[in-house]
Amino acid sequence: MRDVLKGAQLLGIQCVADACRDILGETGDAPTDAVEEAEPLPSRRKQDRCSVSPARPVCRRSEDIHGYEGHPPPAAGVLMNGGGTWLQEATPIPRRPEDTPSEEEESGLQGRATPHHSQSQLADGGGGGVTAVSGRKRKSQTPQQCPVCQKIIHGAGKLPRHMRTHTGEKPFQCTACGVRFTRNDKLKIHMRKHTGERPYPCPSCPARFLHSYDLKNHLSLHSGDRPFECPLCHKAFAREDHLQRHRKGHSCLELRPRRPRRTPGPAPSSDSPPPESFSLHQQHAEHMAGLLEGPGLPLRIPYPELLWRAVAVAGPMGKDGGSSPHGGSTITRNTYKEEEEEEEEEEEEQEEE
DNA sequence: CTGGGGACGGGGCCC
DNA sequence: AGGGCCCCGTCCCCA
Ligand SMILES: [Zn+2]
Ligand SMILES: [Zn+2]
Ligand SMILES: [Zn+2]
Ligand SMILES: [Zn+2]
Repeated sequence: MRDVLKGAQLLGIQCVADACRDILGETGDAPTDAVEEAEPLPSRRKQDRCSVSPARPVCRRSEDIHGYEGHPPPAAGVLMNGGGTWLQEATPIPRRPEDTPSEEEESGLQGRATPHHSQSQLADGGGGGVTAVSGRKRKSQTPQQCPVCQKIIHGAGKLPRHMRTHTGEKPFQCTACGVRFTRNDKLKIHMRKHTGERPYPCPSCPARFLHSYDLKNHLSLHSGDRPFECPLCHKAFAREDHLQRHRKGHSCLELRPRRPRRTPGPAPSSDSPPPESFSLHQQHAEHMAGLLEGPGLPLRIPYPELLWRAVAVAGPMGKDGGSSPHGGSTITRNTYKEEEEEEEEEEEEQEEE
């Protein structure tokens, strides 16, 4: 165990070292002479992620961890296993042939869209949907289990990349500004800010973008699309994570305890609480009343060009260089879905976690 | 609040 | 097999 501790310190894997000290009954912060490179990254992310610090590596959701039910990770067992070469010890997860892969069924295969001619692929649902005729989606072969956090990592060469999330190592440095990255593809994206390269042109206007996601975002400007709709209150969002925030938080009208809301004057003659379905329909009607007044709301942005964020003009390292993985629209329009024909059944009981 | 920008990390495909 | 390259979901933070 001391050897493991020493190794963990050398590698700068704090959580393993902590676990070892835990087992050894030491509290000590023995001077870790190793890697000051892995200094506390000023990550703004919450620390409950699978990250360096905690003695017991914790992932944000239990399903992230394979067979990890709140016990401390079997650090000793795993690490001792290979007698020092545990990094290679990442055993391929034996796939039982009979099981339909239950745990982490990936939801969509992703088409490959090369920059410079990515219009068609990005035009709609992105990676989703298109089940190529070429056969079933190949399960990613050789899933491996991280010896530190027990997480299953799919993909042949992906474990080293994942391990860097524990060590904090950032091997890739920008030659122009010195910023370091944990992944080379992130460095490559970053370099576009220096070179001014904008590999993603809009097919219907001259705008060009740094990221495919910026283009996607821009395309939704053209279409005015808000694909993500709350099933309860029918508010529509341009970004999926905003919908999730809406659903988790208390901002969904339907989840609110039915605020008094200037109750309609003539109080019901007696104590007759409105039926359960009342609030939804009532509030929905309020939405519509409030938002539908006015002519036919054409939903098409007349001049999306005015909303470009892309600025073909902007030179290298222009202002924010912003780009983000969000489909989305910046236009303000009716955020409530038009009443489509179907009008989803309101009995769609959504189980909150 | 809400929308938007950015960071992070996983997965798929290909070489 | 390893890794480049890309797409994507999800989170945090800020205006
Ligand atoms: Zn891990
Ligand atoms: Zn740079
Ligand atoms: Zn355009
Ligand atoms: Zn809602």
